[in-house]
Amino acid sequence: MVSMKDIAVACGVSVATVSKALNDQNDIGRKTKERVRRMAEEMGYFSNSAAKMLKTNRSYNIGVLFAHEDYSGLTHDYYAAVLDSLKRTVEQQGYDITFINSYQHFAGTASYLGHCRSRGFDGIAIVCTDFYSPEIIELVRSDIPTVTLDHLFNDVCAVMSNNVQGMQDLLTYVWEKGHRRVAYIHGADSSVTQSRLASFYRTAVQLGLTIPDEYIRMSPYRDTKGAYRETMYLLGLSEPPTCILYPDDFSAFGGYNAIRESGLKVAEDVSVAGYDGIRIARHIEPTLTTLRQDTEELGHQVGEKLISLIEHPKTTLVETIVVEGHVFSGNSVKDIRGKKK
Amino acid sequence: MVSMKDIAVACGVSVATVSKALNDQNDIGRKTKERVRRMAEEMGYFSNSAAKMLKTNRSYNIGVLFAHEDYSGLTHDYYAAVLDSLKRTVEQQGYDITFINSYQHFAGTASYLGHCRSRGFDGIAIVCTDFYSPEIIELVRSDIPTVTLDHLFNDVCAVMSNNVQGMQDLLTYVWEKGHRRVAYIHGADSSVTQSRLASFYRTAVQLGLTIPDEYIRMSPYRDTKGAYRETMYLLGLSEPPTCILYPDDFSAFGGYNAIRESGLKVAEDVSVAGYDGIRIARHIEPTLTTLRQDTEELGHQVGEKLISLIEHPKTTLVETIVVEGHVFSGNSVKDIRGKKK
DNA sequence: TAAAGATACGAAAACGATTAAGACACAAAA
DNA sequence: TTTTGTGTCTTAATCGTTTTCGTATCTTTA
Repeated sequence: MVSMKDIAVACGVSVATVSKALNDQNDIGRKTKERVRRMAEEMGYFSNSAAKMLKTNRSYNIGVLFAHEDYSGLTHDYYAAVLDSLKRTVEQQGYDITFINSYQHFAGTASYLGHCRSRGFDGIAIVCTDFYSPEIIELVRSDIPTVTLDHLFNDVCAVMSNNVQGMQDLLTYVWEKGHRRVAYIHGADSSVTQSRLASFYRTAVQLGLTIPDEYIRMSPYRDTKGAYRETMYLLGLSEPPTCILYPDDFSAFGGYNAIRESGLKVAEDVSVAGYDGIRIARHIEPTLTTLRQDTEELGHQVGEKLISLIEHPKTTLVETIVVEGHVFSGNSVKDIRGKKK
Repeated sequence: MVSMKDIAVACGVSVATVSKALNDQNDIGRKTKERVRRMAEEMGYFSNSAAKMLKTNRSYNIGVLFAHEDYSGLTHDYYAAVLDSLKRTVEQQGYDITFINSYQHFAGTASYLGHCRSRGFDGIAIVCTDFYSPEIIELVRSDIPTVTLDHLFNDVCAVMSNNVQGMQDLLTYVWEKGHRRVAYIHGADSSVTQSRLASFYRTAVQLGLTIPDEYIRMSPYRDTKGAYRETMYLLGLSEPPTCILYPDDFSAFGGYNAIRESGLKVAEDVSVAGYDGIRIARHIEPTLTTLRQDTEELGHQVGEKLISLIEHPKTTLVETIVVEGHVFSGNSVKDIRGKKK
């Protein structure tokens, strides 16, 4: 590997001069700078990030926590899309992305924080994990700039998809289509679930909807079988709903199956709405009406905020950035106005 | 940050002793080792990977190229699943994963190779990219241990999903179900496409199937609209196929749409088979018959091979590891034996 | 013309680890 | 007793940068 020393020798200058020339410091002459740079190019020089990091305490590397097994990691459409956007955002500004884990064999103790300290991440993004584990708490309480996605900690920057507004928009949407008997299969308990559920109830009240208790069901996120079962339950009620909301798009397809198996037709007989707006949802008939979360913007905001936190720690305020989603109007919710019984 | 020096002072020994104690070298006394370790733990010491890397020329970091925009990066089910498996595999052995890009602002020239040199990756995995770009060629021609997925370079280790066997199994499967008029919508040109197409033809010959030219169509991967169009074309033929194979599961759903829109029923009237075995395919009715690629094994093999290449460069042979997939038998291919005209 | 200010470059000390080689004490063997 | 060996620890060089401070040369200005 060719180092600055080699370039220095080749150019007949000192290492200091090479360093300054390559970093475009202004106490180096124009001609010298050019000479050094040309030589560096010619000799195939690449800066040694480890050495640079050792000296400057800056790694230009961002740790991403993306780990919880239940969430099936990278294969989760929503999180993967956010990560993809985050990746593009930070890379364009010269940062790399490294996954955080706690296997690290050369950290003293194996822990997320240990891993981060060891690698010297400039900042960390907590995208998908169990936010209640002690390891995570330890991590966010550290002095490393941190941004979380869809979860709120005190004094930690967060980017949140607006679940309150989202659920309100979605419920209002189906209400406007004439639906008055709306069921909601919500996901397993989490802050996201809480927000949506609370918003569902509040919006229902505002719209003058009465929601029987048996219309509120639970099924884990992305569990088509569970959603299938709950849908069957709902369809078996003496007064079944005309529209069912699901925790996510995956689950909504479980609903499709249950409805069809009951000899009914999606939309025609029972309307369905999902949540997330994953790609496939737009490509399956009937196309799914769903609240599409803006993964592009979410990832971008996480990246921007994090870099701002890293580069301007004093002037960047600790805040929660809320990103709006919007209803994607598919064919799975039937307009039943006028046909009301 | 507490360093070895701090521990050395606190323990009244030299830095060298601390280093050796923590690295479990055998020229340090048992008692000293314990004392040093306890102190390290107590003081919250974490090794500085940059310093270690500078000295040892080992980063315990693996670069992953996962970049091509057309392939939509991380949101591609197949590649994301492979990456997830790769990630778990290498992390358990103490390696980290960092994405390779070419934005790097502190490399001399911005290039993939420059980025890798700069970061000092111990090895690189090329998972998803345009294998024909000069930048990639430059990368695989370097001396950095490399493993590619689903693409073959000379003298470079590769892990390949067995597309030849896969297509053979799939075609044989539908043949055994009685299908004799089988169309194949293949993906855009690539080595993977080539393999499958060649295998399709060869298998057809072996089975004594005659495939009319108009049964072979092209539609880009993961393009439901394109698949929809080609399906419409096929259904409009004077003698339409009884079964259609698609480039991937996503496309297959485009086929579902076309079939239904033509007033026909999937499976009942026209059989459909996908390729990949993405999660959602098992959860939509009729469940998709598809060649399920073993993403878990693929990622695992990439990781194992890469680490072997890194840790035993002499004894690891340059080879191509082939991973088998298997037909997932869904409900989208109807058994029409006996009903043959 | 001499003092003061710019400009361009270099010397050397860090950053935090690893590691070869040496030193010292003590036990075992000659 | 001397030699050899063994176990434990230290010294010091080194990895490739950055950065502070110093110095030499050249311009300006009074």
